[in-house]
Amino acid sequence: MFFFRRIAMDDLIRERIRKLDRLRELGVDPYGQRVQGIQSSAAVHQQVARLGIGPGDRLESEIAMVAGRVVLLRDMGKLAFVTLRDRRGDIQIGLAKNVLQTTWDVVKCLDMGDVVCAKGSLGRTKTGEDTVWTTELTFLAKSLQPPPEKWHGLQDVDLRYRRRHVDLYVNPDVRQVFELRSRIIQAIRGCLIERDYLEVETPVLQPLYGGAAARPFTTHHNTLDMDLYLRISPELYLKRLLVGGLERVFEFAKNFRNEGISTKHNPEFTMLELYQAYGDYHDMMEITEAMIVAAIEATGGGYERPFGEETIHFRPPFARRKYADLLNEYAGVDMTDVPALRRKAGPMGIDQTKMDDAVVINAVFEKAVEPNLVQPTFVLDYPAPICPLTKRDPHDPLTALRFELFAARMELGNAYSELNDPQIQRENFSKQLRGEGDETMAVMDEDFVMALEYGMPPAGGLGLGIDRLVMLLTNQTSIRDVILFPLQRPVGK
RNA sequence: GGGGAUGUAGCUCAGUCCGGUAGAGCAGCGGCCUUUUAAGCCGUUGGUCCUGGGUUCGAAUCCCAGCAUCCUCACCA
Repeated sequence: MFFFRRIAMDDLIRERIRKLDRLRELGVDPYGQRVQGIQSSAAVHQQVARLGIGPGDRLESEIAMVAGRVVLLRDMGKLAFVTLRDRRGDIQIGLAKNVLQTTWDVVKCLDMGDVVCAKGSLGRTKTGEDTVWTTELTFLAKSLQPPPEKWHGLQDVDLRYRRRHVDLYVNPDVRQVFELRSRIIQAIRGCLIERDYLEVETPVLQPLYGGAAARPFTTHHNTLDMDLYLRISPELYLKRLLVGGLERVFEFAKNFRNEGISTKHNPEFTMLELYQAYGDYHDMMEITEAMIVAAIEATGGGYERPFGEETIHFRPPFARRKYADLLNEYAGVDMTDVPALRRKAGPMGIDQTKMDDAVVINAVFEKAVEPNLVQPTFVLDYPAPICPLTKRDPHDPLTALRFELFAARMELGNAYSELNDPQIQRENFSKQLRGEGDETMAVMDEDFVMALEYGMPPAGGLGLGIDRLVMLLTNQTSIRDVILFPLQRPVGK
């Protein structure tokens, strides 16, 4: 029954265990059972206001029950004020020795961080603080770990991520971000359901990876004795569903890319992908704006959002700019003038000698244009060779019917008029562009091409980076602050 | 992978430039306290100064290497 994980147990923990033992001596279960009839802190505040309870008043007839974590504790010997935190906010409970009598010994076992339930009459103190004057105190969970400093909270970024469970209850702003994240996702889902889209799930474990240019994670299935990849994109499976006639599908897809980590990149991230049969990338622009409007409305605060040093204006329609025009504007080069582009590339630190033309063009674009795209902008019509999954412009085979959405210098979304010609698709898969890194090459997926051979309707398809959208709408400049548990190295011994 | 910054008590941080007994606040413990708001007052416990080497009579402090985190660049259609 007793086992000690720590040889040298911390004094603070030992003290808490002493109180835990004391509670048991007093016949109190430190880890209580289900409780019914709990009111939220916010509901109690509303009730006090509605009843017009004034400073110094107490209504014995109004019984309230609240539960939460002890985040502040002010003990004055025979009277104590304790601040409980629940998911709606904070509420103060008052504990008086002459009321609780023998239970007072239990109060003396209270520590910061404990989870308790308090039942009692509603009141407001002289200083105007809404208070539950407690007649019954129930322990729900004794906290054995000492909480962070009560005023500064948990600041150490590393510790915040490693102990997100602590971060969340100590720093209310953090919880707020993740509540907003949930609302954003719900709003987008609602927007798509309303448009008769079907939410689906496709494999994370894939025998071949595709749908993006990225290095995959590899894994292995024992029983089948086969190597598998964690998906870098759900694209090729969602398109199979278009072949199958589902016509409008979407997936909030966790993708995995075995690449660099930065404030804008986490190895696993969430991307919304959606496909609409009989549509094209113009439909995707319209639906992108609609989803972002829904997300804006769901989070409140209007169309102008602070983000770091910038203010982003999200009122649609967003700017629509041709890729070639932007390249001309910011790099001063015509997209068709490859020698000029190559001359530009060198001074920009791009090693263009090993790159195919289209790769050079895009490298220059990324370097010269993207840092200027602060306000939401659809960049239209990409060089065809870097778009193996995109339909070509029927009037200009060098142009792909694709847009990327940028905001705050980040790529937020990516959409195509989807390529549905299996012969062109097979050809694109077999083209090896130089300069893109061997492991990120599009991999020939015969099974997918064969699916196209059954006939896929023309369609618009869109990928929208959910983490980055949440960053923009919650003013978090690091992706780790919108992902509950960002990947970190384990702490070394 | 390159560059910069940070790492000291459970937490938030001083101390490092200029080497000489390890500091504060909060938390904890003991005492006083029935209307507090980061409660207050008195007393007090608590340290692998990230790790390992080196220089030195002496290193949290200087040097070297490593580890972790953050920022930035590169990479990432």
